[in-house]
Amino acid sequence: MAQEDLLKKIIAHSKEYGFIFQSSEIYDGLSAVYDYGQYGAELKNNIKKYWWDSMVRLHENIVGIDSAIFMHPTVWKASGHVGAFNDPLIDNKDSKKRYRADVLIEEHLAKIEAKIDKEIEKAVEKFGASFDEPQFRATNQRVIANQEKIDVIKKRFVAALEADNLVEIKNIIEDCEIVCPISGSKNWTDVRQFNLMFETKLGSVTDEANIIYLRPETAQGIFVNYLNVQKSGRMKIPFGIAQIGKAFRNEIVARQFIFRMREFEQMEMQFFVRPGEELKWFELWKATRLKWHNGLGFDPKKYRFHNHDKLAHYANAAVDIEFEFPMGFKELEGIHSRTDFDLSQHQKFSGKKMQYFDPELNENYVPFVIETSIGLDRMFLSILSNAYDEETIKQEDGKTDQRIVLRIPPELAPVKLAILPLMKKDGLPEKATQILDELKYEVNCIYEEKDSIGKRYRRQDAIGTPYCITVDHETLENNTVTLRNRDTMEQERIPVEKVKQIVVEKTSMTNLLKKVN
RNA sequence: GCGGGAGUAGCUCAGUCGAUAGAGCAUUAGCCUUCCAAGCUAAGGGUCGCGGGUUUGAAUCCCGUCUCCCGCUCCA
Repeated sequence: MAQEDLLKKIIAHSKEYGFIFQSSEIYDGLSAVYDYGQYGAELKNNIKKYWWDSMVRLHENIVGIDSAIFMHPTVWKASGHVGAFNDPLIDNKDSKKRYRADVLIEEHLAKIEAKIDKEIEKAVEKFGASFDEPQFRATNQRVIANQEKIDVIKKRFVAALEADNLVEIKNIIEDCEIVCPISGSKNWTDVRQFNLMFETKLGSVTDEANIIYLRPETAQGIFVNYLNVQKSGRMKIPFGIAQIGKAFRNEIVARQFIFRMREFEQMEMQFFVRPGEELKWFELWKATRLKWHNGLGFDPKKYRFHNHDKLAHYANAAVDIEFEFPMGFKELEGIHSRTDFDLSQHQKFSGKKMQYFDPELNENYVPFVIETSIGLDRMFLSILSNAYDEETIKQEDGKTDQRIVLRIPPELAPVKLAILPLMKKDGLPEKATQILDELKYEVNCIYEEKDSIGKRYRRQDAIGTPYCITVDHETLENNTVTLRNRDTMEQERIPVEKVKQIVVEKTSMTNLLKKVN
């Protein structure tokens, strides 16, 4: 199957069978926002449980928190999000290229600067050892003229940035006659502000001073609670804090289904370690996280590491775990060695000591941090694209037949068991309901009596239900049912009393957790 | 934001030259058969994305607009 088609099919299938709906669909939808339906919500919860239990339950030194989405605005100044991600953007209408308006102006300034440098270079050659640069800068007419230009532009530019005056920024670009490097034209759009973070107002009275942000990452909720957790939990380094929660990014465009959404969910763990030991832990978490993915039993070739050559200013090592989505290998999880950047920043901005006293070393330090951060929605999509299968079946009479089956790992499947009376009469529905009433306390069950048995099996395949039991006349005689396996379509006859044991055993999260521990 | 494509029933789509809106599947009810979808009968379901214009008359022609898809752009 062509890969583009696969994504389309997954989107259609997700909608048809109640996994994912577009947000506000009856109002024409809301771009890049999606809702999880009845089976989607179940699957998502199971993924969360797999992650949470493997992190928090299986590691004595990792605890989980649930911090608020709203945080003090200074958090985002400290983290660098306020300064670094408010970019004024401008498009050239001819080349269709987009630029950061501030970068265009800075490059223009650099060009003038280069002219001055050239003058100085020439002068150095001319005057040799007796060259006096400050004096030359103060007297040379061309240098003075260019320096004046720079000063004037800089002054306007700084004032415009401070006042958030986008019109003035465009005026500067026009006045400087800055051209697009590709088209060479000055045919610019207006300057628009790109804000990564969603803003909202705290309090019922609208007031500029009360702007707060919807968090663009959950990590900061962990960092601001680092001291609370460390002290109240008497945590000793190395230790980790895990969290699952929503984050919000106002992307310019956000497409490819749930791969990039404006509102999304992250599963993050920040692991605090001794300075100098971070790279050892980085390697350990790389291996641990890949093992977690492979625990699901999908083709290992679908996962790969991608090393970051260009590191963010706060990181000294970074790697992505990429998954082969229908649209190619894309980031699924990031593992970053974040140094002591975040805690140090918060120490600086809050004035609170973020240091840890290490009794073994008998010294204080700001811990270094290894972060593992995985997109829950991306994880969901990776499971769907791994699981979606169109299978051609050869029937006994030689005809071929197609079935669509979601081969979701049984431990994560939204519904574990379907209970089906073979016929809607002769007391079979009553018997089936009886069984349902017992088993619904153990696993998520579905009861269905409509349509032929084959049709019902196929419907369960389509939502990935690993097991179906069918109640027939023999059940009434000897209390046995047929147990039908989703993947093999094979059936076996078993006593009703054994159903619980078999299904619980095959679908329990414990299976996965034991594999990855 | 730019370029291209699309929007008719829950889904997939047809709808001729402008004249009462169609099919298959799905849904609901009933009947029959009963262990791997597509048996029979009946029923329900449409502001033809939205708004305007031309016309006696618009799903169809014109203009605008919204949403989705693909590509570009952006992406810690």
